[in-house]
Amino acid sequence: MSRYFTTPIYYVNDRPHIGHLYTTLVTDTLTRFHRLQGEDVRFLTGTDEHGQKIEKVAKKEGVAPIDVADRHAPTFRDLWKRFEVANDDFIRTTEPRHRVGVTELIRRLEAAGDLYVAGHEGWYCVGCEAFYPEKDLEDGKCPTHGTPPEWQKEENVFFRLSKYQEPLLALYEKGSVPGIPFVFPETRLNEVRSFVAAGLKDLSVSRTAIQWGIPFPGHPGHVVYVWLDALTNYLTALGLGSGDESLVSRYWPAGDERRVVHLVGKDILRFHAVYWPAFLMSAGLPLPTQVVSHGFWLKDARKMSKSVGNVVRPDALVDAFGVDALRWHLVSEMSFGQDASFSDEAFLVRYNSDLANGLGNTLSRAVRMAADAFGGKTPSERCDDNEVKRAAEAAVAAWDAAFRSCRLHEAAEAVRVLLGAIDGYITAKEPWKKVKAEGVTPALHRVHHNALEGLRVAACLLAPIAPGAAAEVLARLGAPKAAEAIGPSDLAWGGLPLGAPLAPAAPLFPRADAKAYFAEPSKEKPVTEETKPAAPAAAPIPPEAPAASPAPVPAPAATPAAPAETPRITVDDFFKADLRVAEIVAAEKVEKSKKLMKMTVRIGEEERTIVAGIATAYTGDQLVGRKVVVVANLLPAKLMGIESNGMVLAASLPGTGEPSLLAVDPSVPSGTKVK
RNA sequence: GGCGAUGUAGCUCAGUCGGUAGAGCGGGGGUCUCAUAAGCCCUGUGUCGGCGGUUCGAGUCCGCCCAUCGCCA
Repeated sequence: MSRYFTTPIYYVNDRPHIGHLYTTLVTDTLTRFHRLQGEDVRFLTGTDEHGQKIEKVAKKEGVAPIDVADRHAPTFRDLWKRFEVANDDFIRTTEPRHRVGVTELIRRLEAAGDLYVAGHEGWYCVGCEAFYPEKDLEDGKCPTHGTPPEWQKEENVFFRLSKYQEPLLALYEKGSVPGIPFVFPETRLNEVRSFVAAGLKDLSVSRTAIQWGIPFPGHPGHVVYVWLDALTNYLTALGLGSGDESLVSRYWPAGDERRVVHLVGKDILRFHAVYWPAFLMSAGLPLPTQVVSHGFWLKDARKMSKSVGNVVRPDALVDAFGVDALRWHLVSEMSFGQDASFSDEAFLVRYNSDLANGLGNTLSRAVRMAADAFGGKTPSERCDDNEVKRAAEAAVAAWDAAFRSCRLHEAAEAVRVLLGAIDGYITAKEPWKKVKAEGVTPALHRVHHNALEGLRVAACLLAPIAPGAAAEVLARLGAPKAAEAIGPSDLAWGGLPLGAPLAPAAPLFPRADAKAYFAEPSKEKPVTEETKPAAPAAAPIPPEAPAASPAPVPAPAATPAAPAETPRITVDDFFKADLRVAEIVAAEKVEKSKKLMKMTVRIGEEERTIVAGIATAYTGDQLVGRKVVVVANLLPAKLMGIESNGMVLAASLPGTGEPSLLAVDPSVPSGTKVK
């Protein structure tokens, strides 16, 4: 069975962020899983380099578009290298092989009679590279970019997409391979189906307003529409139209023996699940097996956006905790297919519980005890009937099933369960007591063998997700093997060499001190693009906030950073915060919370709820009637399930961090602006 | 507005053919000590979004409503 996995090709105008990284890492994890099973796997990623945005940047800089592309493509390539992404090929749409393939595909569409020329004019957004009907504009501007569109007239080449409505619906019904839904997850398949069922219009597939693209064969002055260009990369990388199509026949499916899976973010699902199969049908080419769509990472439960400045770039976390820790976190934290929230706090909690306490500590105790007992060697007796073996076999089965049904987080869960079983086994057998009471017995050998052998299997299961860590664990167990060299036979019980060298080593994943990590000013906002918190909405978690806190606590923070270390802001930055005088009209302590106080405040005519961590210093009675200063335009945050809409200002007393509310002269009317 | 989902413990989620709810993490308390302040033990009275219906019995089926999200218009 051959398997061909692809990521989307990434537009080089964009700096890579966690979204690109996630798609690529998930694909890498899946390909590593299938390689480990001994299958013939190919993994493609690359960059999309044509289009108006690049053209404009180039013009602005006075350079050729290819120079812009050449400058940015390596940032993706290098990032994948850093994250141990093992792609077989990296395609750039500016490469000759791509142009050749796209030209060949278009020749086939033409031959099928599916291309025709028609006039077209309308409002055109440069950012979207798309026309908008008048009614879709907001105040005459592009709804996505908020920029004024240009009125453009074009004579375009059209593709008879409408012709493929019924064949596409049949595809969604039956799948390209029986039994495998064409789109994963099901809810996305429903979306695509209803989109197509609503009726398909023919698609404009050429552009005349742009020069930076692939010349449209037979239509001088036209370049190929971005998606017809980009999607085709999956085939041009295999050599479509090159004269040597051996890779096409090896990986592009024409039967049960080949599987093609496109991984995509949900935002570009339609292009992959509608346009792409339609192009292929027209060209008389086989269809991919499945389009797998994953959710988005949100930052602290909010959409990531450049304007909010909360785009996650996890460089600092990777610097501090390693590539494998991030890979593990991304795979296990997101329920695959759904959206998930990324936060540094959640990362540290998971790092400590799964990697430091779980994998790392279990490895440490097992290796140290065995090395001490057997003079720096692995046990010399094996054991083929015990609960660790049964746990390992169950874990392999669960892990296998999880990967095969795209439930990546459950594959990670299987590893955690196995590690827990090994840890529990060690605890139950108490080998540290046995060795004191009975000395080194055959039974002691067997106990240690089981623990170490269980860890060896766990490391193999970990390999697709965190290959570096997996290889390191194997090396420490005295069973060294590169992650890429692990094969199906390694999943079977009994691979640990007997009497092999074994030496304790420094902690694999040293426990992280969350408090210390966040207390360091340079690391307060390590993963976001903006380094200066411009508005309170983007304020970092206060250093003393509990690690489990779900959102920034809008409470006075005892920031240890000296004033001199705080970056200067402009007055404009300051005025982003809407400070108002408010009167507290009700206040009660949040049950189950030590320090949270739920208050109703009146700002002018408006009443709203604010939750703040001041219950250690004030009772509800002391607060009611009091006038305070609040940040009125803070994004809402949920604290202990209560939505808080603002932040009460208070001083943080030195040492204890105890809050002391800012006093306002009682005569100042509620709602008054503070500046 | 149309279509589709989702709403279960502080967080992330399981709950198969309907029999009055579970796991991991986090929190709190205790304890051992081989191990990375790790391990182990104890600790959850949750209106299973709301209302109504079917049923001997509903988180689980049906209807309506509310909230959130996605796709489309």
